[in-house]
Formats: sequence, structure tokens, C-alpha cells
Amino acid sequence: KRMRGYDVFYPMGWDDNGLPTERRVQNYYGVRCDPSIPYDPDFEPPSEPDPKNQVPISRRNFIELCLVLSIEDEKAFEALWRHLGLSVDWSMTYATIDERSRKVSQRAFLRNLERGEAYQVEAPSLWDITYRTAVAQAELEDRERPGAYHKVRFHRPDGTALHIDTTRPELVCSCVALVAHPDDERYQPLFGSTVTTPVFGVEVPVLAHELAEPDKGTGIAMICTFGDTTDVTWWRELNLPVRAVIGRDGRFAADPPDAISSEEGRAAYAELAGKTVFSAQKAMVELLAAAGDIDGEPRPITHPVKFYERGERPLEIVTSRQWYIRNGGRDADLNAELIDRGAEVTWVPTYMQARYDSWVAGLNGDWLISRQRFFGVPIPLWYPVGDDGEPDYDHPIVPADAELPIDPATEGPPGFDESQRGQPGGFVGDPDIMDTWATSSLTPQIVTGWVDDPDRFERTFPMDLRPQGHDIIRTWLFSSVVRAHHEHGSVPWANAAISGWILDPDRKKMSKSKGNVITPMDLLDEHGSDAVRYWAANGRPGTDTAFDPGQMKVGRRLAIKLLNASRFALGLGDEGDGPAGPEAITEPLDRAMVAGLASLVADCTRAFEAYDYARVLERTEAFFWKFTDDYLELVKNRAYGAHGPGPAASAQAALRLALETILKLFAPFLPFVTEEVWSWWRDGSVHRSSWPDADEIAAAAAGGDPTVLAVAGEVLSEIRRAKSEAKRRLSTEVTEATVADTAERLALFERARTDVGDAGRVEQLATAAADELTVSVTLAPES
RNA sequence: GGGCGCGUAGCUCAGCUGGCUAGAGCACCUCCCUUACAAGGAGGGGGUCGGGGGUUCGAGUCCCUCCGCGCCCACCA
Repeated sequence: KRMRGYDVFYPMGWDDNGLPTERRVQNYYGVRCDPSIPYDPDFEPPSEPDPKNQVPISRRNFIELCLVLSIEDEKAFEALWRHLGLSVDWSMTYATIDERSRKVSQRAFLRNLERGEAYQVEAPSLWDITYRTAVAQAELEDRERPGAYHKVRFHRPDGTALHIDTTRPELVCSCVALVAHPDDERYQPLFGSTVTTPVFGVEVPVLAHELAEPDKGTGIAMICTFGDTTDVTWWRELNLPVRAVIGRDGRFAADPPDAISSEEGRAAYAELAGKTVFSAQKAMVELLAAAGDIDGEPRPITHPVKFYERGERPLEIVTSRQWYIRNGGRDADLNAELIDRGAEVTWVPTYMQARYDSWVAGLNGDWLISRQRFFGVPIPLWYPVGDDGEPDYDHPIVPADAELPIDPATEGPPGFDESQRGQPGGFVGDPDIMDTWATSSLTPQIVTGWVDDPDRFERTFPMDLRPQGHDIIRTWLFSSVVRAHHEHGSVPWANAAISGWILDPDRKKMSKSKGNVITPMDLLDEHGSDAVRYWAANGRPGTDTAFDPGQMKVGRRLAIKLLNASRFALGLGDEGDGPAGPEAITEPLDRAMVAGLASLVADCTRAFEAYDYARVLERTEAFFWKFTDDYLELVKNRAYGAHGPGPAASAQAALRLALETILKLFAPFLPFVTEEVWSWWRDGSVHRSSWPDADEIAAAAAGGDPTVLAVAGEVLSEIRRAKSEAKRRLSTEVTEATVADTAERLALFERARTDVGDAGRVEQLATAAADELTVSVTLAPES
């Protein structure tokens, strides 16, 4: 685009927020964040980190270390990207934790709040017990885990048993109802009646709901608060009470739910109190067995369990107060609008839009953006504290736009004194930070100057292109669409170019846990940036690409070939008046080559416009190899002046036009070698030169016919073959050669006859009529 | 369960709207130090285009179906 005259805005940013940075800081410095500790301005991290004995430090100290490490990491990344030759505007970088990003993030959130697009609610949400934070739907992944069906006996009023199958018997104490499908005749008579839970003796209703599946287990399930997201749906839609037992630490609460009122029930619960889910399950099975309320042995199964994508333990569902942004997960109209926004984007490849559509259509709740973590953009709110000492969450205190960014943990709201923090009649800051995607979703606004450069914003928003991987369509891409839709009523960019992954040589996804990760800097050192880029550019948009050092070697060879071929082409016309312009291209073979060049340029230009960069590289490379193998050999003698100045000038002019054009076509892929060659004979940078114009080159070809070169190349190949099969060197003289072919092709051949004769070292070159090409060759005797 | 993508030479992949004997590179074999290039060059062997139907004058290319692989999505007690 830059070569085609566009003033390209190509920003680069660093996503520092979130758990990866926190985890790195913990390991790197051997510390952990403890928000209850006061700030220590003189804190120095341990000189020798002990991962098993992390030093607890204040939140502010922890964040300072995050910033220090982020800056170090950013330097390493910038060095890498520069080494790779990315033509980024390095003066316009941003970081998701820098002041401008925090301001954009907080401002957008407050505007969402003002318009009702952001809201807080106390509700069950997915909770990671390791990191002690709520997580969003977009951060979930299913993992196959072993489990077991336990056949548990509930009791009907008449004393008979009602069996349910459950993989989570430990949650019987939080059971609020049983549920079966409304059409299930086995259970229809029970709807509206009650049963009592085993061990705890709590009376629960038997209800009907169409999400219950008759052929799963016994066809009737227990609804707990909460075992999985289906429980949440049932709980909400059937207006059931909460009997939560699992706390934020993943352990069973000390006290049973109020519903467990019997002495025996409370005694039984005491066996579970304080235990992890795993231990509680063991204890509960023993309790059930002792009560005779479990039938048979548990039946092992493997089933998908929801995990936080970075977590190691299954998610639990915990009720807490969280902030949400509306994303169409609970609103059909908004959902349809966001699907329509997706359709406004041009997707490369097109089928990636299906992933967006299915994600948006499958949303089952709004976007949970608050995180109970430390390193990120704070939620910019305070809450008044009542005389009872309780925060009033319904009336948040909002900072002025001009004050942003703020940190409510260290700054107080206007009109209050810091001494009033946490005091009756005073205030508290919202303790949470925002999801990292709540900031990353605003990268278009951050870079285009939404808060600090109205002129640039006007010229660059919506942006043209979002390049990103397919794994973050549901996060980065979708959340960006949501924010732009709410804030600007538009898409954030016109095109989305979705790349695949780099897979290891066995076609497995690279991951740290598998230990098959390859870091790019070593590759760049070993193969060179052009070679690595060559390999990477062979990957089609959307397609995963296996790591292949072989392709890098090919790329390196191509770069070296480009150097050598250029040395030859440029070494010809240095004396006298110098090379002539395109008008000197008069020889049929030269015009044939240039005509092929013109169609190559047209093809490449079209492909680039469609983001089909891999095709551009492939076509240019194919042309270039033919160019060196055949054309260069065919014109070599003539270019040296074997047939006088006119024909030599034609060859030299054609060679230079081709070289200039090929350098430009390769420049986006092989920026270093093309720049090097460019510097041998041209001023400025090839990357600032103008993209070749197919029409201009076609004009220089002056009606040349590409098949002249094709036929000449074929005949030359035949002559080479004869020498190769005779096991003679290619410089062997040919005393006599006869080219037999159709009249039509012979006419084409005739126009390059002298060049073919020269290249093949043929003394007597004759032609004859035939149905197809054959070349009979008589080699000079070995001397 | 729904959806998407892929399956072409031993390997990695091209093959765009169906059209001349299916291509490239790597690997393999043979030969050549030819004055751009031996970290090179020339040439060669190797494929029933996953299987089976169908449309067509003609299919790797379109349709149906089956098989295999990968991914995305889903309220998996």
C-alpha cells in the first residue's frame, strides 16, 4: 500500500495487561501480590528468587515490578520486530498499560456506563479458584476429564426412592430442586410434588424444564447452586433459591445453607466444611453409602469440563458482584446488530466470518469485564460508604473525564479526603481491574487518537485492516466490534485478515507446556530475516503453517540468487553512455520477456489487493526462476555485445526493467536483499519506490509475445538435455541441431533463433516441420 | 449435536471463474567447477489428484455420498 502511494498508518502496541505478566513477575522476581500489605517505596526484589517461597508485596509494589518487566520485554520484542523488518511507525507505539491506553479504556467504560451499556450485578459467574477471579465466557475452554456417575437416592413423601445420576454428589447439600423434561411421562406425575434430599433431609420441589434430557442418566437431574451453567439457567428461569456452598477459594463454606436445618443434616455437612471439592466428594460418597442412599458403584465416564484457558483446575460458579458490558448475549436485537456489523467487515479468508457468527449467536450472557486481579486498568469508580460502613454500590462516584486515568485504590474521589477511605460516611475504591480485552478491544481508538488527536482520529478511524489470529476472533475481534458499535455506531475497521498458527514440524500447536516452542530470534540469526519471512509468507491467510526450516533454506537461496542475478544484470551496461531506456527494447525475445513481466505485475497487483500475498510471492518466484534459468542464459551473449550495440542495448534495457520490477515485487517479502540490490544502482529505498505499473511495462513490451520466450526456453532445455544425457558439460559445442515443430511454433522460434543458438552453442541450427517439438542434436566430439 | 476447513509425488504445498501430456520446492538419482551464482547449475525418476457415484464434449477443479484428519461452536446433569 505504501508503494502504491498510500500514506500508511501502521502502529504497533504491546499488550502488557493480565495474567501472563503477573505470572512472569512472580516467577522472575519471586514475589506475590498481597493487597493487604502497605506500599513500600524502598522495596527491592529478592536478588535470588525462590519460587517456592515468594515474598508477599503490596499491590502497588507488584504493579511497579510488572511495569519494569513489561518495559524490558517490550524492548526485546521491538528488537525482534525490527530485526524481522516490520515497517512499523516506531514513533507511534502504545502499551495497554500506558497512560493513554488507561485513559481510553476508562473513558470508554464510563461512557458505556452512562449509556447503560455497562452495568454491575451480583450474580453467579464462572470463577477460577486458583487465580481467585471471575472469568468471561470467551476465556473458557473445555477439557476432557474423568468423572463418574453416582446413582443417588432421593426420597418421596411415601418413602419410595427416586434415583438421579450425578457426577457431583458433593453438591447434594446445595440442591434446590429436581428437574425433568415436561414431556417425560415417567416423571410427569411428580411435577409439583416435593422430595427430600438424602443425608441432609431438605425438601425440594420436582419441576419441569425443557433443557432436561430424558435419555441422560435417569432422565431426572438435581439442580444445585451451582454445579454448572445449566444449573444457573434453571435457577434463573425457575426462580429457585440460592444454597451456595463453594467459596472463592474452592472450598466448602464453614456453615451449611440455612435450608439444612436438621441436626443430622448439619452434622453431615460438618464433614464437608472446609474441604476442597475433591475431598468433599469423597466424604459425601461415604455419607451417602452410610445412609444407604447410593446405589451401586460409581460408573466412570469421561466428560468435558469447563476450565479457564490459563487455569489448571475446573471452574466453579460463585456468586459475586461483577461488571458487565452488553454484548448481545442477553439481548436478541443487539445480537442481530453485532452479527450485521460482522457482515460489514471483509473477511480474509471469507469462511472465518462463520466463526464470528457462531460465536455471537451462541453467546449466553453479557461480557464480564471485572477481574479480581492486580495488573491491569482499574475500574474507575468509587462507592460512597454509608453510616453502616457498607459501600453503596448502586450509586458509584464517577471521576471527571479530564481526570482520567485514575486509580481508585490510591486516589480519592473529589470532595473526599484520603482519610475517609473505608470509613462510614467516606468512600471506597472499586478494587477490581478490567479484563485485558476491555482495553485491547479499544486498540483502534487508542492508536487513532480518539482521546488526544481529533485530526488523526478523523483521518484514520474506522481503520482499514485488523490482522490477527483465528484463535482470538471471539475475544479481540469480537470485543473490538462491540466497543466500536456502542461508541461510534460503526465497525472498527473495514477488513479483517485472519492468520493461522505456526505449528511445530509434527503439525502440533506450539505451547510452552509441550516444550515445542521455537523463539523467532534464533531463526532470524540462523536463516536471516528474508528467509524467515519467505517461509512465513507461504502460509495462506487462515491456514496453519508447519514450522519448516527447509522452506527457510529455500528462501535464503532465493535471496542469494537475487544478489547474483542482479550482479550480472547490472554489470553489463556500466561503460559508455550507460544503459538505454525501455524504448531500446526492440528484440523479440526481450519484448516477450517484458510482456510476461507485465502480466505478472497485473496478477500480483490484483492478488495483493485481495490480501492474497502468498500468491504474489509464488508467482513472482516462479517468474524469477524462469527468468534466470532461461532468459538470462538466452540473452547473455547478446547482452555482452556479440551481435552489436543495438541488440545489446535491447537486452540490457530489458534486464534492468525486469530487475527493477522484480525487486519491487519481492520487496514486501524480502525487504533486506531487495534494499541491498536497490542501493547498488538506485537512490532512496525500494520500499519507498512506486509499485510497478502493468500498463507501462506492457507498453515497453510493444506487443511482444510471451510464447516466444516459452518456445525458446523449451528448445534450450532440449539442447541441455541432450548434453546432460550424453554426460557432457553444458559448454559443449553443438555442431548441428535441428528443431522440428509445428509451423506456428517454428515461426515463434524463428524470432529468438539467434539467441537460442548462442545459448546452446550451436554452430548449425536448422528447422523442420513436425507435429510436436523434437530437437535433434549433434555434439562436437570430446577433445 | 450444529458449523467450517482440509485430504494432490516420500515431505511441505500451488493449481483462481472446469479445458491442451497434473505443477513447484525439499528429499532421491545422474551429470557438470559454463566468465551472475559450486551455500551453484543442467537433467531425471516418482502421483489411479482420500473412496464411490453423478453432471459435462471434457473434472484435481461442479453436485451427491462415504471415509479420514483438524478446528470452531453448543444449556454435556
